Amino acid sequence: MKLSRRAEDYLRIIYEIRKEKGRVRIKDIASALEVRPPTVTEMVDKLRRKGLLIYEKRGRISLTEEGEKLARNVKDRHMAIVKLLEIAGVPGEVAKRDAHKIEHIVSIETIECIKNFVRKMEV
Amino acid sequence: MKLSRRAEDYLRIIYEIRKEKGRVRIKDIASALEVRPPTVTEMVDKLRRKGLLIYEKRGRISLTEEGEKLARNVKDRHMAIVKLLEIAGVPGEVAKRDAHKIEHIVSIETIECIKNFVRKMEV
DNA sequence: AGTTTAAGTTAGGATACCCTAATTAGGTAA
DNA sequence: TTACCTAATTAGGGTATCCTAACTTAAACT
Repeated sequence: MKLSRRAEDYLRIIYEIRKEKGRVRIKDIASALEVRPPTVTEMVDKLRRKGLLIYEKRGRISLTEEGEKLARNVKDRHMAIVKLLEIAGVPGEVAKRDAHKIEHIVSIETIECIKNFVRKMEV
Repeated sequence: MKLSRRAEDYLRIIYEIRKEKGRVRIKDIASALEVRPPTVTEMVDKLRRKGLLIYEKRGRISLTEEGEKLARNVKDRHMAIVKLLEIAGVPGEVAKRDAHKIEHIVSIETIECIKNFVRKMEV
């Protein structure tokens, strides 16, 4: 499933809010991504139609198995990138911020290399 | 001057074509960026209005001083990222490809750190 | 010069994301 | 229960980037 960067952001944020707060609300997603609620409603509906989450109007939002898998994958990429940037001397906060942007665009190949590299450096 | 990622791509490509071929044509930009000529015409006009390049319909394209400065800056970021990825074991071609995507989105702060890191590793 | 071809432009649309303003639904408090 | 408040939705737009089809211009060939 090929998703837009933005769709990935929404999935990841939903996944994170779910872990933190249990219940995921439209307005939480909106504030986390710094967009307005109608924008979220729209994207949530799009993700729902793709079968990545379950949602009924004004109800609860939960990721489907596939949605969660994708969200985890985004997070996984994120962690690898943060570590690489930290190894390069980028301060933690900055690394996290930039990693959120990079995580959507790097190839699987690159991510795998980075993961290996990070693993080696950690030992 | 705050440019979109895409605008930066166009600037960089124009700069590169100029170095390689001397003359920059709409269709060269189009094929380099994998878009259609009308799309290029449109963006070139936008960059012209911003004072980043000089162009008259069906004439030659050349970057202004400011446009070239920006293009160089993009390239500079690019090189630093390629090197970092290569240090992480990413094969050259893949590194280049991904760097083109990353170069637009990382912060100046991160780029500076990466440059330092790369410099250290090279010695 | 006259014709053909390639390059570039114009016109008209599509899509992805985002917004504000106004409306509706759901839950809470009096 | 009624009134109210907040969350969410709908309606109607906007911008950036891209496209195809049709037209124009300029260059190249005969």
